[in-house]
Amino acid sequence: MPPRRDRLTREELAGVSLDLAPALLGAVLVHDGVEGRVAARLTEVEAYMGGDDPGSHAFGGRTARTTVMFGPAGHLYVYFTYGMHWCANVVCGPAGAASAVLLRGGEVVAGHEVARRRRPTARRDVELGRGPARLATALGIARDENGADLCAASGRLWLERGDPVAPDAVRTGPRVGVAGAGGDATAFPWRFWLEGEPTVSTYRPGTSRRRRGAGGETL
DNA sequence: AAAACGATACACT
DNA sequence: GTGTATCGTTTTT
Repeated sequence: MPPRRDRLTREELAGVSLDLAPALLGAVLVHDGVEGRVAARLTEVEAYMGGDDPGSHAFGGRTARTTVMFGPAGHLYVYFTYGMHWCANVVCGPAGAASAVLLRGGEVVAGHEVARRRRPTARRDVELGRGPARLATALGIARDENGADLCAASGRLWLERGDPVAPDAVRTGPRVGVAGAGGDATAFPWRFWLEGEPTVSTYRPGTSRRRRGAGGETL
């Protein structure tokens, strides 16, 4: 019987800032759903540094959507994007800071069958949680989990301390897909991943989708 | 209109 | 096998 893993505490998460965002690497997010339990070891995360970060949803102040980000640490901020995907963040830092860490990739370490049912297009296990929306889907995270408290004594979502990661296995780079204001939102190396992990999403430069109807229109 | 993305189709190696 | 481009879909501002 493996030793019971303890959970990351709200105090710890409140202390997570830029320097400590990689502290979430190696941690294991667990979801107990009606379909069963799925657990994923985080291999890739990305920091969003509050209302002054032009790449953050919190930029420009609190809205209905970003209310959870402005609350205390240890809650899940779940957002919907591109008309079909849900992505999950862990709110970090002191209450009101509106900082959060986007969970971009993880290795499913328990509940493969359930995860595979939710992600039928995954051809191999590594595809179950490679990418933020894929990871959320594999874990059964969607609208209902927005605001979920990861540090509550009883809850169906929590964050377990993983095995320590070797410091020199942590890599950093620019954030993915963040257009930001003036493009400088990608200037900061606020993406963190574990070198050599196949569940780390492949880097894609920000929004290169061709603009439609920018100028003349029709045609 | 753009968006913190994923699936697919196609080209190429 | 890899890389690149296109499109789906709807919330949010």
